[in-house]
Amino acid sequence: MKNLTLKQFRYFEALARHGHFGRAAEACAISQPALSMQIKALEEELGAPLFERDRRQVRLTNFGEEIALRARDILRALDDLEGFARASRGRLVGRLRIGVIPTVAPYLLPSLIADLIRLHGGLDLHVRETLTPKLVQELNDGRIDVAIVALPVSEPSLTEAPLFTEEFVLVRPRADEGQPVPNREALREMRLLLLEEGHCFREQALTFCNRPTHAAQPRGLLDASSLSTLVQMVEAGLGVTLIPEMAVGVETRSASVSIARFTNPKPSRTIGMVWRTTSPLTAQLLQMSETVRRSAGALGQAAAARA
Amino acid sequence: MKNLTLKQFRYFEALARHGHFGRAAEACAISQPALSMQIKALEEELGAPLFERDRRQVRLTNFGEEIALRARDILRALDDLEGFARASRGRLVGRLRIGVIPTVAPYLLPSLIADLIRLHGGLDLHVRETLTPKLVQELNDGRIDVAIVALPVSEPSLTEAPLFTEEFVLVRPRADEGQPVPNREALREMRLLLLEEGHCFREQALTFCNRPTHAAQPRGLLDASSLSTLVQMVEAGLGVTLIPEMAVGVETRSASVSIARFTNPKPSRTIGMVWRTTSPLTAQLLQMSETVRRSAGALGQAAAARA
DNA sequence: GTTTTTCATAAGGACGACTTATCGTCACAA
DNA sequence: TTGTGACGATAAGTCGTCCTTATGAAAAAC
Repeated sequence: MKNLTLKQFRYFEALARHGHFGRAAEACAISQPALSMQIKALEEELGAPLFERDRRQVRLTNFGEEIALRARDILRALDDLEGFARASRGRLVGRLRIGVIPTVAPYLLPSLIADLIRLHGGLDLHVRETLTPKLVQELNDGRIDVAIVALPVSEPSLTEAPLFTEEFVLVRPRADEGQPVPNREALREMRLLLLEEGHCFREQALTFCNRPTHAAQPRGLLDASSLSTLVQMVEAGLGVTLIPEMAVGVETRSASVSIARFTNPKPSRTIGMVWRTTSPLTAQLLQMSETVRRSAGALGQAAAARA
Repeated sequence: MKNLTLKQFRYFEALARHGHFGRAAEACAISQPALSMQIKALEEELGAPLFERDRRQVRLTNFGEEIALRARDILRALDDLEGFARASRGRLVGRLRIGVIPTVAPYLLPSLIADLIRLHGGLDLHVRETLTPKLVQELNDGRIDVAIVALPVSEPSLTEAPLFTEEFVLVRPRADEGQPVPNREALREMRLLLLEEGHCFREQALTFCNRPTHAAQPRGLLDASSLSTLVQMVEAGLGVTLIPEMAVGVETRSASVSIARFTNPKPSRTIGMVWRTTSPLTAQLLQMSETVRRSAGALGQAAAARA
């Protein structure tokens, strides 16, 4: 009973509809004997005649009628499946689980999500915000499909696609407005407020200052858990901090702080998408990276215009 | 896209469940390469990867998950279909369209229907009552599955199975009770009330009397459309009539008429089932004829006991 | 009686699916 | 670093399945 085939169902359906072996065979684009044999095989598999053959006509038996109903259901489900497959060719479909680091998420996600929904209607988007190492782990475990992090990640199993590079800007109290912009050495002497450990942005900031990234920080109690908190701490006069360009608009809009850009050398980070090299979404993710690159470019230009 | 096979769905489902080519292949009782090839073929047909292959695991893609849902639906429908086929092996199932002549229907149908329902629960029984020629036509057209008529029908395309033979009895006014039973010749001189033309029972009665069956009947206006009417006409003193043994119980219960049985020669008819020789229900109909034969036998004995 | 129609059967050939054997790659361990 | 094992992909060959054309059988139509 395990040798029923969809082909048999298709032939059967055709014969049921036409009531004539020759015409049904023609409709199936096969020869009449081929159809006869498949029908016979189907009847043997099912253990009962599906048709009553007569010189004058070929009629479904009761049994055949019931089987026809069920067979048509199956063929319809098959058509649906094929249609679904056709419709999802090369498109992002269903669930997309995306991970984003905290220093990117609040600034990139709104436009990113809007773009994705616009381009891939019906996409079931799951967003997860956490630190890079966790995202890498989750990528490797297949718990998320793609992550947006600072490059490089340098995981052999992952493919990286750079999206954009952005500078870090100095955030200092409004009172410092107009003061000369410190260079790296001067910055090292200032009270630099940082994110908690684990944030890649923390390490990048420290690296820019040429400070040991893993050395104990005496004022660890002041480490913030978000850029927003950092800016508020600056506003409160606790020190200065760095934030990425992308965050300037959101985080300094309503804060009385002063923004200054470094010159020579300029601190910066490259944000990129990463995914498992083996991911079948590779093509779509590459396309998606293009989209993000464009919309991030627009974002950057807007930020630059603001500055 | 027209080469999707149920086999591929079964393999696919197994791989989705096991997440491991080797074990899935084992579950399908095939070799691992065979499974690999079918999965590959399926992915090519659908135009998108179903699995993400990794050294560590084999995971469904989003696309694969959706396809898995639909494939499982199809496999489930297939199982149902197979189960239905298995369950209906050799049994009467679904609709059974049965035609019965009017001089049999009222007396046989109650017990026949009860028997059929008892033996083939869920049978969708359609009963049609009309004259023999129409029943034969409907049989040949496939509009009914079986008919119960007086034999012989002598249609080459139909198979006949006798059920029982029953005598005709004379029905005359109560006043005639105890009078000698007329023989055929005497009967010919009496006012014999008959059914309308077309009823085989009419022809059989006339044949018994040796009257021309197709000759114009001067008192055609008196022809009745049912045995019940005939008996009432006898009761009204319009003449005498013949009715089949089977009808005696029902038709004379509440009528003040007298019943007499002929002797030597006894008029009689043979009731039988007929169906298309090509009908796939042949086996079941034969079995059914056995059942009817038995229950009609009981009926006949009861009638004989009453007489 | 002959022809036509229609479905079943027969014989042969092409294609597809399965098998075993082997490869390539990564992970893990010495 | 270098085996070693696990795992999936690939290769080659065989066998079975399904299709084709040709033919048969039986009834209907002419």
